[in-house]
Amino acid sequence: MIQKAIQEINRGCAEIIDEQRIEKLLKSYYEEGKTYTVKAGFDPTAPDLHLGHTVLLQKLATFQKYGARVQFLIGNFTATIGDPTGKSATRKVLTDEDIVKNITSYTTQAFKILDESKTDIVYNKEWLEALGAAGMLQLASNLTVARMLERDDFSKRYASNTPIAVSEFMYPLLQGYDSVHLQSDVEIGGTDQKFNLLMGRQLQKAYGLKKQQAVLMMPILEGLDGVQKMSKSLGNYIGVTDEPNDMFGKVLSISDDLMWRYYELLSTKSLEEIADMKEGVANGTLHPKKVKEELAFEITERFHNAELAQKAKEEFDKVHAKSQIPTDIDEFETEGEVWIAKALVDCNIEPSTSQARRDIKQGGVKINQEKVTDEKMQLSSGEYLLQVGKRKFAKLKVH
RNA sequence: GGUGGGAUAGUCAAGUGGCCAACGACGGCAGACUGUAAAUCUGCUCCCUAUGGGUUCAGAGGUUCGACUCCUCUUCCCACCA
Repeated sequence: MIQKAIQEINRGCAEIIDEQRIEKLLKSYYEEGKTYTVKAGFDPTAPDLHLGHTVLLQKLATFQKYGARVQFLIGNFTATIGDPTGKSATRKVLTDEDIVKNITSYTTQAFKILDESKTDIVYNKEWLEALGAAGMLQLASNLTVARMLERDDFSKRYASNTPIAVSEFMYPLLQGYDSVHLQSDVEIGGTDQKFNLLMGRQLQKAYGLKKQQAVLMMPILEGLDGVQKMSKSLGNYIGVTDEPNDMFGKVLSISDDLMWRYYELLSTKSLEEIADMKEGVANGTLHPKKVKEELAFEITERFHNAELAQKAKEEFDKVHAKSQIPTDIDEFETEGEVWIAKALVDCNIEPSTSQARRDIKQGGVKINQEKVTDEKMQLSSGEYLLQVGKRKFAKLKVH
């Protein structure tokens, strides 16, 4: 049992520091029923979760399955500083109201994965504010500048003359102090968090805790392009709140190679099952599309439900495999004769009449399934099915 | 506080008086192809009922027949020195 737990916990991990500690925690859980704590920090500035975030959440859920209580830490204090990994972006100061709103949306999304009854939501403002200037100085004395500069981000930025705010130096310290206050047994985070996570260990020792937290790092999930990390700003993400059809389609759009990566990090299928599928694809008995569809289904089901996932699958087949028309199409109405380009803009399927003309010239626009060739075409009264490319549809009623 | 450098389309980045709606790259869109919204190839990529017109190169003025390019001021960013 412990072996299986360790295997599942190890799955997809980039690095584990002090794995023995984790083994001991598991052992005392199975033998004495003792629970332990796993901490993970979240930034209240970004309430829109995407699958990249859920990698971490799923690992937390795995821990919960094996006896952990999750310390879901909201970094409402640290958010005001800005994590150094967040590059140079200056942070907007969030009002308390914003934060509350963000957190609510954050947690409702997170609880699709986490077991709420085994989760404690904690706010670091609570103890960090109480720390005061004296406490802050004491905290800072635990670290030398040379040590701080060892951190990859800092050394790179320092070498390339990119500015580093002194307050940014405080970030790892504060995050580490969170682990002291919470007496965390394990902390998990992304690989980019390594320095901060290790700081927790160092500080726990400095503040006299008997045991230091084990650290578990998850890799950064690649986005749909398979190269860059999944992020909203790069637009290569699958959002947790994406519509079922989008979600399903986006998963299917990833490359066959990337699919295995997603399986490892996002699927709840067992490692054996995945290995079997991999073999099936390799020796040609299993079609890769089939495997990808299964993944798409699993993910869509997780954030919506089985019924909607099934619908999304059918819809996808209909629209893409058989290039038929989707079921739900936005409908618009207008008075009098309209110019085709204008109509496309009005129906929100083209951004400007200039773009519309270009697409018509290239044969990318269809009305009632027929290619439009005349860019000056006028639509007189009647009902039309407008289409741009393969994916954008609209119904227009002209009176 | 001193000195120097910089700000160009979604992003990066060329352009140093007319040839500029502005090279190129990435991204995005469309077409072909495909099991796919992948890969690859091709075209397009400020706006406007358009072989033409309008508005752009941080902002405001100025020089000039003509400015992204020169001058002045303003704002913001960066580096070096203190």
